[in-house]
Amino acid sequence: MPGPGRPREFDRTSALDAAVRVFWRQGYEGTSLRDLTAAMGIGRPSLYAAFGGKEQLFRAVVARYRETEMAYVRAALDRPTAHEVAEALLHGQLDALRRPGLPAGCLSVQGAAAVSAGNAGVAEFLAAGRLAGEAALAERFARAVDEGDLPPGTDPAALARFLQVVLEGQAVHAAAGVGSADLARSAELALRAVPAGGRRRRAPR
Amino acid sequence: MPGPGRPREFDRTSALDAAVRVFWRQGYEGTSLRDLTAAMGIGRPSLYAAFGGKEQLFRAVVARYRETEMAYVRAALDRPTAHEVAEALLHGQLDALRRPGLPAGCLSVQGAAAVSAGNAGVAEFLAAGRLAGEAALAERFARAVDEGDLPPGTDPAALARFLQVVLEGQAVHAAAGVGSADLARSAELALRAVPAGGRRRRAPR
DNA sequence: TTACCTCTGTACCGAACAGTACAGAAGTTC
DNA sequence: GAACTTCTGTACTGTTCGGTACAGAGGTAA
Repeated sequence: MPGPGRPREFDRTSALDAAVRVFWRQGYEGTSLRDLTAAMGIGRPSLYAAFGGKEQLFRAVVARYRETEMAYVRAALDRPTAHEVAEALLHGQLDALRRPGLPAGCLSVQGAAAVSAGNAGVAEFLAAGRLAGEAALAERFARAVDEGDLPPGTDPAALARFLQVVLEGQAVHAAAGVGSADLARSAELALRAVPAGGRRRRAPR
Repeated sequence: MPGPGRPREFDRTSALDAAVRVFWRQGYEGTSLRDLTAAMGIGRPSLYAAFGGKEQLFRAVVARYRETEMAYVRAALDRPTAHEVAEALLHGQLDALRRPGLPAGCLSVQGAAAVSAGNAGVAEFLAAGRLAGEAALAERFARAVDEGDLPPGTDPAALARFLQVVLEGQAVHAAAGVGSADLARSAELALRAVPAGGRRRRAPR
């Protein structure tokens, strides 16, 4: 139901999805407003009216990316055991990387890896998001220790950090052009660091 | 021994080292010629005369970075066992990340993670370098299998990829501000994936 | 129809970008 | 000394950057 005034001629979400792909492929600083308006099919003033500017658009893009491309993360945390959580994360990422027609790698990792001084805030924003994901994972693993699902003595924070490091490394590797099949074999090695099934394995020391 | 003509007023290697730090912190596209000339203490024409331009300077910077900041890699490959190779790589990286006054993370990982279309070649150049490192590591692990140092049936390529993924992930994590002490605990978990000491462990499946 | 409101396209802003022409300075060789 | 060669600083090139002023188009509400 449009209010008064001329109605917007584009769909905000479709335009946002187009911006996701551009920022994903080219990073924050590698993307110009010309790239964005061309991909989104809108004029520059429309972009400013709808999203506020380049940086605000980027933040909206990251939020959208997390909702769509990283939906597997939320689902993974709900798995019943720590090992299944880790498995769902690693496999979910591999599935996400396998999708055709999308840029390689991960927007959150490569979107603002290193930036000029003026855009340091953007890099910090992405880094904080990744560390928040790690913290959520650590909390989940701490619960697993409480539940006896992970062996007592397990350091949940260290395990979460290890897993997050692997996920980030896989993203870097995927961006370099390595395919999901090859990444799956290294993911399998990583998965062994997470004790499986009740108390049948020894605790990591 | 200077030849004819006015002698250069700056030291090429010192200027290169200054450029390393700038590119390391801000990435390829995040670094402007103004940033470079200011840090290097030279004028723009001097930069062009000595290095050829921004991209050529960046390639020289990466070569210099590999020689200095990544010297531990070459040394690690000479260790007698696969486990020691992996340990030397992980610890060498941690030591490198611990050095004060230098930018966080790794130039090779974050220097051109995502770039505009016009600079795609720079990103490919860095990615190829990382994959070459992984290939060298795979070769080293294949030798370890031959020597009986790694259990028969071990996939050296997969193990090398895993380790490289972890190293890249640690670099991303370090760039986010995570300290070496915290990274060391995840490195320890990664190290367990590399069988140690003769045939005392089972082969990874 | 009239009044009002919001979006769209053009055209522009100052600033920064990578790269270079050119004149003069500072050395060497003869 | 003169001739030659190379480097340095200033000033400039055209282009692109993110962001915006403004006029007109396209709607709603009375």
